[in-house]
Amino acid sequence: MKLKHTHQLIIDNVSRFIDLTELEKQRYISLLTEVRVKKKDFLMQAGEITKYEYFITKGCLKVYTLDEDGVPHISMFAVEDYWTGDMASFMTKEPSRYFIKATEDTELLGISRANYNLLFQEIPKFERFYRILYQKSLISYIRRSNQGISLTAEERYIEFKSKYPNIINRITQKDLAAYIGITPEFMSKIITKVNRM
Amino acid sequence: MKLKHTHQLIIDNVSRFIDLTELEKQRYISLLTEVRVKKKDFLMQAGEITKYEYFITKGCLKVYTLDEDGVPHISMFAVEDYWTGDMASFMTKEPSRYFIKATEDTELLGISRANYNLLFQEIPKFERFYRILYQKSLISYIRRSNQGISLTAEERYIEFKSKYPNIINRITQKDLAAYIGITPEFMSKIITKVNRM
DNA sequence: GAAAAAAAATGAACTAGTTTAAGACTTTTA
DNA sequence: TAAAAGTCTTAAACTAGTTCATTTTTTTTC
Repeated sequence: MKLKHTHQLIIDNVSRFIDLTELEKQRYISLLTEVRVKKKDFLMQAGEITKYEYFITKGCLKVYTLDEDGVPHISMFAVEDYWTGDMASFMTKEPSRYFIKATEDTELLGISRANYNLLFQEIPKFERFYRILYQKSLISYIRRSNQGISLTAEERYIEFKSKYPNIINRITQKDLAAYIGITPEFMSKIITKVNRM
Repeated sequence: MKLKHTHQLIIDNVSRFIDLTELEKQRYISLLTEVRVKKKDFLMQAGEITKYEYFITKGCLKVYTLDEDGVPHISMFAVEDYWTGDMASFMTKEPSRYFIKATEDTELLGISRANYNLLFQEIPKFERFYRILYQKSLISYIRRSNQGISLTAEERYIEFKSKYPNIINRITQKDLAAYIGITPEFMSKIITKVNRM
């Protein structure tokens, strides 16, 4: 049976790690909720208790916190085929410290906490899917937190540019600075310098 | 049936997330290998392909990389009741970029790649265990990589001190500097300053 | 328990990245 | 399509953290 485009995308993503029967696919899809967020609108804000984890089918979002001085620190940009949300709040039911804001009109599929738990009961294979998904995310976070400490800002910029060429031209320089962990002014200097080389 | 002390520790750890029958416990234990590492010896070195993931029953290790200039960057200190290894190399079979060195005489339980995979086949509940374990690790890594960027070295030191009071007096100031991401000289200055306050 | 090796402290000169401020360029909105 | 708002650039003065060199203290080793 032919699936809707957005559903096909999420099934393809899941199928990278586990095999689902047609029935399981249908059941899985029935547990998802479609969400749309317009550019500049929030998918969620700090203080809220996260009710959903999301898969992005179209668009781009930035996930960030504000420090005591109100300075934003972006922890990730999420585009098509990425998973996003605040797992800490989703798991613990504590208020989130994150904002998630669309930088383009964005479409997502969300799974609620109740359905996430139901999923594991009904289709235990999903424990495996999430085990592998989290394992892979962990590997890339460990790598990133290591680089955050051992590389200079210029090196982190060059790294980001070569690793995410598809993301870099969809975001502002200011947001990139908030991700790299420097001021927009210094980001501007670095880009001028690197382009001159 | 009464278990050996070290086996009891790992079973207690696993039992925080899943319930095992006596038979499953016995089977799990049979898949583990006991390992001892003397202070200053390596559990593994960069260039090797990781064959095991480890659970620590006694002692302390540091997990680190060397950058191009040969400067060490410690990504974690692992003590009793922690899991350690290089998951990236364990998963991908690519050579590791990490060294793991004992800072005290250390005892561990290792699981080989073959047994790790066997475990999921024989006792699928372990998918759930690792799903939750990785999910929790991910939450704390995300938090750490965020702090690495938004806090000053002094704030990171104060944070570490209050979060890991049990670890801080088991490691050298030099190793702490390599973890915080600063030079030993600057670490020394910070400690003098913070103690004066 | 003395000698050697490693870790910690201190200080002066340096560099990567910040702050503040002002002007030029781009995008959004009415 | 003009005005407003936001983004980017440039530059000068500043600060957090580094580098290098030396001395003191602690730990390891035989």
